[in-house]
Amino acid sequence: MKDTIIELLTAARDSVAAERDVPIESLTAVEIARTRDQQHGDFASNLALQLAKPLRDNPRKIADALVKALPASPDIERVEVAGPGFLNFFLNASKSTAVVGQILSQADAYPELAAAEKQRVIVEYVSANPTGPLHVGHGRHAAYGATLANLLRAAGHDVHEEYYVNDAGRQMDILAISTLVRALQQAGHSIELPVAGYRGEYIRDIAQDWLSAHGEPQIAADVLLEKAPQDGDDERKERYIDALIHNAERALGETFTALRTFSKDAILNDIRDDLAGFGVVPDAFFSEASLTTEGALDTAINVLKERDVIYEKEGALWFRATDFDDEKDRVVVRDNGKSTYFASDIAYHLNKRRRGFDVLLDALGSDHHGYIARVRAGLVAMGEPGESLEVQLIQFVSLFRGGEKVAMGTRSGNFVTLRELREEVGNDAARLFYIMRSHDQPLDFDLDLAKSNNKDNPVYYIQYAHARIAKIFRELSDQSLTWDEAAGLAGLPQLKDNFEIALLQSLDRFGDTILSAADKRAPHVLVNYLRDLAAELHSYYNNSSKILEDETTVRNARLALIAAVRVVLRNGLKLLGVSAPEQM
RNA sequence: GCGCUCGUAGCUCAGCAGGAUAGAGCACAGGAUUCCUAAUCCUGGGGUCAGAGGUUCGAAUCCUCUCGGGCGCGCCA
Repeated sequence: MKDTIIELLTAARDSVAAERDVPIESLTAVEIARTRDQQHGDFASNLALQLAKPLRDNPRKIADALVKALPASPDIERVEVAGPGFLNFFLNASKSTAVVGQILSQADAYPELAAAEKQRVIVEYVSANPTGPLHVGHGRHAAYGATLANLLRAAGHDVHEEYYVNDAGRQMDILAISTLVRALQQAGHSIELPVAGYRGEYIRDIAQDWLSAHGEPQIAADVLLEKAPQDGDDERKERYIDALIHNAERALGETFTALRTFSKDAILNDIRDDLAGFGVVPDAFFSEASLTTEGALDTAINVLKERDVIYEKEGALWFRATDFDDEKDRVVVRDNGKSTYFASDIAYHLNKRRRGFDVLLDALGSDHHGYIARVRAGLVAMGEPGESLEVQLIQFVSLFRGGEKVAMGTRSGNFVTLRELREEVGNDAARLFYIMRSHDQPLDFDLDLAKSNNKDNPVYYIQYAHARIAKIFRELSDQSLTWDEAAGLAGLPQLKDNFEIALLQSLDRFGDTILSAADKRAPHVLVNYLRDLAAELHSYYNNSSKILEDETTVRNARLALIAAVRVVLRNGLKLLGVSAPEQM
């Protein structure tokens, strides 16, 4: 419909311009948008305002001329000039109600959208280090990433969801040492957990499981502590734990490796399980360690070498990032021969490109913004387009209970886990609350509100609209009435109530809303849409005459309308990962 | 210090590929149910869109500066 109006308007524009001897090439393209206000019709154009300058005339007069020059169309009931010179298009009733038929026939598959340009997109999200359970901050990443992937898929793209597992490097050693010390403690040895170790209770559980499965690790406390400096703050605690790792590796050999894997797997399984319980199931968990074993890391470094953007300094290998818009050069291989996290990062992103993805979409914590420039620099240096990397930064989450901010600190292990949150407020509320605000805005998560069963809670508000419609259909059969869908569709143009017109227009915006939300990477846009649609449904229900009207033509048409609303609510909620209950 | 990001109603936030009178929820005040769930609806007050310039027919939206918050600036991951 949009295209039709643009065609008509372009014709009108050209004829008005020709009359006044103004070259058509100098004019901007015709734009048209859906209106926000029902009084402004279905579509509006600002064409007359834009033509004011080139035509050197008052926009209202130009608007009148455009209307006169506009070719007639059976789809358009009338065109009005309004405000400073807007052209408002009012569609024929049969045209504006056609969407209901489409919704009902496509049902669960509605809307079947085709992307203007179909892309292969890899969405990387959560990617929390496997050193502890997910906390409430990760929950926002999970909800955001999964919903965004749904939206992109609905918008017609090929989407792959991936969780990057940081299972390489020193933190895995620290994890293994933490488990080892806890296991020794539980076996009766007197040894303190290093200050820099992981202090959460979950480590004790993993240690217990290790003891049951493999027995006590054969290392004496004095061997473990050999030559270790005193534990303490800052630098000292790092040197202390490094000494322990060194000793454990030497004394235990493969057992230490096994401890590392055992601990990591335990945590990763827990994370996977937690996410699945939250309805978040990435297509793959990509191991950082596999970059080394599968050769991707060497590949990336070789590509950088071939392209001559690597140099050696003070025993380390540096990437000349400053040549690619980064603020400083970056080390890729340290003087101890180990590669850096940054090296893994660019190797991983190169790997994504080599797997054929057009768009590398990363959802990262806002504290990672410094990484964007350097990873992009790496991609460009390796001959990949810098625009292929797109990073969405997600702001932090604060929990509020009873109006008070819930204190959280990762250091102490004193954080609220995602699992606890889900158990407290339920998956539906958690999913919706996480994404109902723009992801680039810090989120205050109100636990009391999320648990409440009233209109203050947007989850219930939207779900109730869906349940309310389901109830009307149950009522229909209770009254031994039937719904003639075909007759209802045919009768739709007879619905003239403002609430009905508003619902029809909102239904028609669903597809565009999905496209726009996907395009802007902004799931909250869909939440707002569903909330508005629910509000219109509730308004209709309370202010209009009964839907189950005695007169059959009107009743059939109204039922067709709300049946379509139900489909859109259900499909919309599904994209958000929220259930659509039949009854509440 | 440099960089990124944010600043909209008492509170929490939408709106920001420029458009018509800046919206919603909460809170506050008042009202609606013999009738499809009152988990709902209706009415009302409330704004220097942080501030100042600029671009434009038109700026909360784009540009510059100032002020104020958050975050980042390791051969850590």
